[in-house]
This record gives sequence, C-alpha cells and structure tokens, in this order.
Amino acid sequence: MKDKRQTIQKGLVWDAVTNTTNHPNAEQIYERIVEKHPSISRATVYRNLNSLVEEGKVKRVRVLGGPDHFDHTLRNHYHIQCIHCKRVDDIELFEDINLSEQNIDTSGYTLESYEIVFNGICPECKNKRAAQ
Amino acid sequence: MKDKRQTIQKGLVWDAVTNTTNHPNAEQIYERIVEKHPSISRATVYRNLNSLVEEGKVKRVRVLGGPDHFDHTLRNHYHIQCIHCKRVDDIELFEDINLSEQNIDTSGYTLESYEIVFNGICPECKNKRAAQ
DNA sequence: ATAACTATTGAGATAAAATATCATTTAGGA
DNA sequence: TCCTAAATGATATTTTATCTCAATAGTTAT
Repeated sequence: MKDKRQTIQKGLVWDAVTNTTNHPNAEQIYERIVEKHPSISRATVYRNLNSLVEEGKVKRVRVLGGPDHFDHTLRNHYHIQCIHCKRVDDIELFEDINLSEQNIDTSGYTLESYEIVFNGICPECKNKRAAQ
Repeated sequence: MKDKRQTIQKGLVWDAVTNTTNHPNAEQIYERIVEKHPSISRATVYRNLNSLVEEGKVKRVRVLGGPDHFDHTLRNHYHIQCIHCKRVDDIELFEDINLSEQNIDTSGYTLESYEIVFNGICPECKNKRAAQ
C-alpha cells in the first residue's frame, strides 16, 4: 500500500520549478534539466509536473493559446503573459474582485471557478522595442 | 488590387456560426457543414474562421485547455464553459469589473488586455447527474 | 461571354503540446 | 539482498491548428 516513490527525476523537476523567479513551461523545464541530465525524458517531466500539481506543491498556470506554465508560489494571485516573448509573471490586484453567483447571470450554470489571464508587454520587450 | 473573394465555403462557415444559439468550436462547425457539403475541408473551415475573426464579424472565444470556440455576438460579454460537456455559453456581469493599471501591480508590464473564463456545470449536465 | 489572373480550396503533411503504451529500470519494503 | 510494483525512457498517438501545393474558381478586363 506504499505508493509515490521519490525519484531523482522528480527532484530535478521540483528544483527546476523552484529555482527560478519566473514561471517556466514544461519544455523550458525539460531543457534546463536535460543540460545536466541528458537521459531524462520529456514524458517524465510532464508526468512529474502533473504529480506535483496533484500533490498541491506546484500550481499550473494556464494561458490562452499556449502551453501551460508552472509556479511554485502557492499564495493566491493572478498572472500576466507578455504578448511578445510569452513569459509569465505574477500580478497583484490591490483589491480582490468578487465574482460570485450574486453578481453574475450564469444562465443556469452552477459557477465553479473562474480564471483571469492578463496580457501585456514585459519590461524587457518594452526596452527592446524602444531601442529600435 | 482586389482582394478577399466571397466564396461558397466562407458563406457556409458564416451560416454555421450564426445559425446556432451556442458557441461551436471549429470541429463542430466542420461537422455541421460537412453533412450537406461533404467535400469541404477542415483547413477551409479554420481559414475562414480566422478570416471572419480578422474582419471583426465573429469573435474567437478562447478557453483554458481546449479548442477555441466562436461567437457571432459582438456585444462585450464573458463566457462560461461546462467542465463536463465543454459547451460554452454567454455570461453577464451585473456590474462590470474594472481591472485597469490603477488597481493592479503589473510588475513593470504595460497592461494590454485581460480575459476571464468562467467554469461551471451547465443545466443539462446538472440534470444528467441528478438523474443517476 | 471569354480569357486571364490569382485568391481560395481540398488533401494531406506538419507542428506544437500533451498523453498513452510498453519494455526496462529502480525505489523501497520484506 | 531480493521482490514487486511504481517510475522511467523511448516512441507512438492524440488533439488542435497551420502549412504546402497543385487544382479550382471568383473577379476584373477584354
């Protein structure tokens, strides 16, 4: 009845998500790990990311029209994606919004959740474009 | 210098998006058209949907982790997706929210837009599950 | 109405993101 | 150390969408 083994690969995935200030996607995590551990498989990275999300240790940041990103910050917050370089960063609302069934006409649906994705231009891309 | 030809296929795609109360995705639009016009190609459906969106005649409704849906209602509003059957419907906020750079710490980003996707259980799926 | 030009189409290949399959490896308890 | 099943690596498959390119068909000029 003992499940969930601790593997080297799972540790590597965890490290790759944790030791970064931004929010990498699965491919970026794979690329970072494969540098020092060339035998790791992409499938293993995806599998371990899913496990970590299931275990609540990592958050999946879904964006519109692109691959999922991953975040080890568990505090509730939102994300913004750069429309140019696609990087994802945290975003804070000064006062949290309240979107509950009281202020929405859900046309018969039972509301379960909502996700907000912000889009913008990151500082680096602003500089690049200003430099041109 | 004459571009943009009106084709039968484009008309069929337009009809399929318009003559429906819900918000079909590209595959559903293809399936509807192919019944009566078996020679239409999936690529043509995708291409014409993109054209219609570019021309501002149809709105692309992006959802998290699934195919895009399409909406011929141009009025500004939000959408909710059923977590079970994946259908998409309109949703109204009683008072519109205001997410501008004034009430967000954008960590250096220039805010361009945001999208909200609601998730819930549609009336049909609620009934199905109640009946069991 | 006909010809000519080229945008659009249909069919299939390709791409991107993620999951599934399966033989092999390995973590961890006995 | 041995055993067993969980996890891995390699690859195939799935899903959503775009790309390629020869053939077709709108549109304009004649």
